[in-house]
Amino acid sequence: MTKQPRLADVAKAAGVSTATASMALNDTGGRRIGAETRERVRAAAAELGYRPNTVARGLRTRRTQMIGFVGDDVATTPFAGQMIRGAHEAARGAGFLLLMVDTSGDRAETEEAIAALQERQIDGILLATMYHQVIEVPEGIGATPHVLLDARTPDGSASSVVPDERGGTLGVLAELTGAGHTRIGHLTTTEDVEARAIRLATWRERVEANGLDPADLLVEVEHALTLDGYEGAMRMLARPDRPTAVFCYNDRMAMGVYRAAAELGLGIPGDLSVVSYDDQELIAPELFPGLTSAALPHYEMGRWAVRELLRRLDDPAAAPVQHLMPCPTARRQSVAAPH
Amino acid sequence: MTKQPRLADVAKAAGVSTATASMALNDTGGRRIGAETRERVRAAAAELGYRPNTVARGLRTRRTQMIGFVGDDVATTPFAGQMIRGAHEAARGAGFLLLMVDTSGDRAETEEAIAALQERQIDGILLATMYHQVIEVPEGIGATPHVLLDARTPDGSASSVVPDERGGTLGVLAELTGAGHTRIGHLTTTEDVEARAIRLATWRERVEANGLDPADLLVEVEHALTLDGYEGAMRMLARPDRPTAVFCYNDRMAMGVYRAAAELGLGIPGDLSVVSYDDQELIAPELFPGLTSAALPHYEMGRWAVRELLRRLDDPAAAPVQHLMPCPTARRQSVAAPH
DNA sequence: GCGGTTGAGTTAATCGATTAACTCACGAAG
DNA sequence: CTTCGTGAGTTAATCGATTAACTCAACCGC
Repeated sequence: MTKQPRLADVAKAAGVSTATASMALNDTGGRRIGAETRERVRAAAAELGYRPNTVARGLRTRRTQMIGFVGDDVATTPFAGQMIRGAHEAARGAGFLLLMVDTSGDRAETEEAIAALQERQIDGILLATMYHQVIEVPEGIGATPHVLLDARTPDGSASSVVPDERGGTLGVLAELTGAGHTRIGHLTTTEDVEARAIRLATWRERVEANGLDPADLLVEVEHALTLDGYEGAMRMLARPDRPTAVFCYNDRMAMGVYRAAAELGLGIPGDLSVVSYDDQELIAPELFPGLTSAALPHYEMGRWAVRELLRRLDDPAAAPVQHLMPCPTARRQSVAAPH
Repeated sequence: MTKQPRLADVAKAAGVSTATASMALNDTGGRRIGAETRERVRAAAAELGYRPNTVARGLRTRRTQMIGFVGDDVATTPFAGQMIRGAHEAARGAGFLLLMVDTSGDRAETEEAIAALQERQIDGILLATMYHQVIEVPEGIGATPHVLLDARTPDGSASSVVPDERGGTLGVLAELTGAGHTRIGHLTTTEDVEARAIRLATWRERVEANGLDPADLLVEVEHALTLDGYEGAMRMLARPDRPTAVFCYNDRMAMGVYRAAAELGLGIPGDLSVVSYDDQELIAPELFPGLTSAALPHYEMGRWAVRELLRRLDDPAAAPVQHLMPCPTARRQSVAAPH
């Protein structure tokens, strides 16, 4: 087991110059390499188990085949995984690898992360947030090609992909109206995030279209957590004119609704239909009965973002694109006709 | 906005050679650089906003300050995040970045991943599995320093860190015995994984120490999922001589136990105490009442693995270390005295 | 006054690829 | 018979750092 073979070793073994070896292996230099020579070089490389040193190559070509993935709190959210997996698969398919930096969302830390990535000459950067947000692109990014993931800029100056919250909301609401519900309540949070605003607005629009007053059907709680969801649901369901169905801001809140319904002796979906958003792996399918929920397409967004980034690497002048990724409805057993 | 400044630009601005500039900035070369010169170089670098090109540096020093993180199914498991975060933080603190590859556990794919990382001259590799396993180190790793994360080799030939399953099990069992329970059931799976074997053996030992027959108190189901857990729990709890407490292989199965208890009209913890393993963020604290569970120390294992890897980078001849990471008990409300 | 040491740099080689510019032989065109 | 183009390579510069080896002056002790 000696040292890793270098290109020079391959060239020597094949009896050619390193220039020829390089061109033969990379299929560059047009028609300058004879077919027989090319084969000889290839054979020598295979024989020696040659693997190019991409650091040396990167120095010359200014391309490292690495993409920086900057995420705020990559780790602590259960969504991150699918986003990373989607990005990773698309990248790997094109010969790229992901250099990850987790930042806890802090501005200075994000700038530092970008600088650290740029030092390593990454070819482009994915800026991911773990919840659909509107953000400003950090200054330090300079001319580095970048794409926003689960976030967008206020002015559409950068390519970005976010979930189609409106479409997803319409999808789960259609499950309810399709089953015959009109008195559809909404349980949401007061947190100021993009996702919450769109889901709320879309629900309101739907309820008004049914000729009902949203104010009678809306409950807002502080946090989008199980406990808050439980308390909110108790408030909403205790009233005699309670809605026949509830659309929850997210699955965790829906979990609270399930508990409240159980305590109030309301069967799901018999006495109350429930739909929600996020389709979290550990919640929606595990609840009983299974929760119908609009799925956040994290995997698909990750793939799209890398594809778009690769496109921008090929053509840095390409116009930025804002993409809305559909949120398909995961249909389960939490919806039935009202009685 | 011109090009990134190079070391040569800094040197010129400070009126010195690149050699001097390099030494001044890196504090290398011993006492050869005068204090005043050093300051002049530093000032010039700051002025120009100089950032070293780590690709060029890496070519020369054969160090890239990058660590490869190879994980099987990094994405699809909710644990991955904390492991990555722990590794990331330790790495970042030492000036390293993580180059991630997800492999779906396939052998050939893992070898390919390692090769792809080696091409990029990573300084070392973390081999992570998402469930505590015993694995063979892939051949291709050659002389690349490496540490196993949540996995270990059969022969202890590589450094590794895994959770102390025995300790964790003793911890949650102590919660039960401390509350006065002796008839403690165990609900587990038939899957052949390291974690399952240790948890089962430790429980068995404890039960036998109480003079009871484990066979009467054990229920095994096919998968470690909520539904299987529910069915297993129904079997265990339907019997008149049912245990007063149950230790579940993991949180998902415990979720099934909660449902079964509810259906059978058994209150937790009044009629039945429940403890479990994993302390999953979206389950254990969200169940009602909160589930007492032994926490898998993914964050700490990630940190430890990077630290150990850095140690091996400094001293490649260092003896491999096998580390057991404690699993602290997350105490919640699912345990009470039997009646 | 001479060899030796020290301090403060500089010069140039080096890491391992890619690629622009050059060479050289051969056949075809004019 | 020159000239030109073309196929098939080679030579050498280059990417941006690090670092071994060298220089050169000042000082020191004897």
